[in-house]
Amino acid sequence: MPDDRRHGGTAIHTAHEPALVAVPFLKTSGSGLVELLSHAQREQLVRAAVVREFPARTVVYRAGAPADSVFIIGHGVVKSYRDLASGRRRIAVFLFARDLFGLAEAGHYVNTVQTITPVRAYEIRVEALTELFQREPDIELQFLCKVVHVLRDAQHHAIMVGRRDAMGRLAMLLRMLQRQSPARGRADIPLPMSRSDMANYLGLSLEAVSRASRRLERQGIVEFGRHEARVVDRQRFEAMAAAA
Amino acid sequence: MPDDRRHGGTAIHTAHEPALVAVPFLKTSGSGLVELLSHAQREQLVRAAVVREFPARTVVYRAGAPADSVFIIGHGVVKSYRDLASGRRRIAVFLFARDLFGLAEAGHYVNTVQTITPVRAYEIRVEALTELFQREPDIELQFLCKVVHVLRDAQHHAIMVGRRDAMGRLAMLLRMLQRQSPARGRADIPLPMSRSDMANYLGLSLEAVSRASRRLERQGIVEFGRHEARVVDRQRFEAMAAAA
DNA sequence: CGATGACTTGACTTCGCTCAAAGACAGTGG
DNA sequence: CCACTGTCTTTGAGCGAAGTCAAGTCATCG
Repeated sequence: MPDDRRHGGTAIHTAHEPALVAVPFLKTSGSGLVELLSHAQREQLVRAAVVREFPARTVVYRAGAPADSVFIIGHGVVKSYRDLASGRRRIAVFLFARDLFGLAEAGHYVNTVQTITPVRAYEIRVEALTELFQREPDIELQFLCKVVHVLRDAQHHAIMVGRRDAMGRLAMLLRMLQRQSPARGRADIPLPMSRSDMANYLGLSLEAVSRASRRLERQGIVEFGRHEARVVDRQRFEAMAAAA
Repeated sequence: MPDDRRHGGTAIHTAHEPALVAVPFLKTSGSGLVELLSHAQREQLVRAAVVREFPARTVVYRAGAPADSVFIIGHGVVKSYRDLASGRRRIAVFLFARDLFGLAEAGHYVNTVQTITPVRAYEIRVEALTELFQREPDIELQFLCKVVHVLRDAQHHAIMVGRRDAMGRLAMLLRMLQRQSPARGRADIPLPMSRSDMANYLGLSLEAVSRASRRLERQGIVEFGRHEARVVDRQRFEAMAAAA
């Protein structure tokens, strides 16, 4: 149970950090992701938050536990998953810096959340958050915007999992990882999670993921290292991901 | 393009109607779905809304169209879907009375929405809604609550589509339809949509849905009519749906 | 350097998809 | 009132892709 409260040393981070990104609801000048919170809004959130640092592979909370807080990721990667009756594990979503998690159902978390890399997160108690929403409808609107964004991602996930071809599903995952990667546009894609995590996210077996990677490689579309991938033929890569 | 603005005659409806349901995220006394809006809040929404009536099979809006409004369903059933490059259609969600749709991305709708039955819907322009949110953070909170609920449903959908067995997926759909059906708990489940819609929702072929129905029937678990299903052996039905 | 865990590869099975055709149903017009 | 027609649904045969089981390889860390 790590419980490092930080202060002082994190002042530099907090200036930029309890941030949220999404493609907003309304028409925007830029086409893509947008920083949702103003400096002042981040300040207000910081005041309501506790900064926590988790080592890799730490369970932040388990499905079914009482849900007291929501979290915003400062940096790092986590997975949110459910273990099913069959013994299978389905990863609902991978979460990165400026993502939100901990949305509950009737006072209990629905998924288990576990870190993949070391993570810094801002924990905000729900009472504090709802009270803040009362005072600041603008902040509430940004959260709404973020949740709508996450909803679209979840629908996208359902489409991905619905595909029948393993290579296409894998390509869609890679594209998604590329989009949120810090250095967007570069051909290099970091793969912080294991093949097994990828399989659980894609609804494939571990072996199918492995075979699909090798096939993408043999066809000269993507090269794989253990913890990164590199798009070689962008044309065919996009075609593969889009074929749905 | 139906555009019946109603008034007077709909006074009886509007007293109960622009409603929203969800499982809220805070702890609740009752375990299940909750009516989110107070009478006063519904009144405020009505004032911002236009009542529209659509015949069955009407397209409400198409994916990619400029998103000016969100809609709350008064009664009826709609499907929200995307047509993929491959020619396949993936239904993201079926929506019923007291559901919300029209959440956009960067000013454009992401899915096409089409009625299955005749539908009465409350159309609210986004500017009016955001302005209302400014004045009434409580209403905004209820919308947030609803969207979080829809997000959970989408994650559930991804789990369902990820299953490999057609019978199990079908059972999960039936259970979902049963839960939101007006007469909950009854063994009878209305199936307003076609088999083809069910297939598009489940990520199966039409034929697979048909075969799965017949198998559930032969095993004495569910009986099917064209537009309703009836759970015969609830024990095994739940087992089938839960096996994931 | 040996051990543990992560990843790859191969052989076989299973389940859903495709193509094809026939059967049931509802609305239409004679 | 009933035959007709288009749509929706069921059923069958063959195929392909992913799952499972089982080894085998590679890397990392003590």
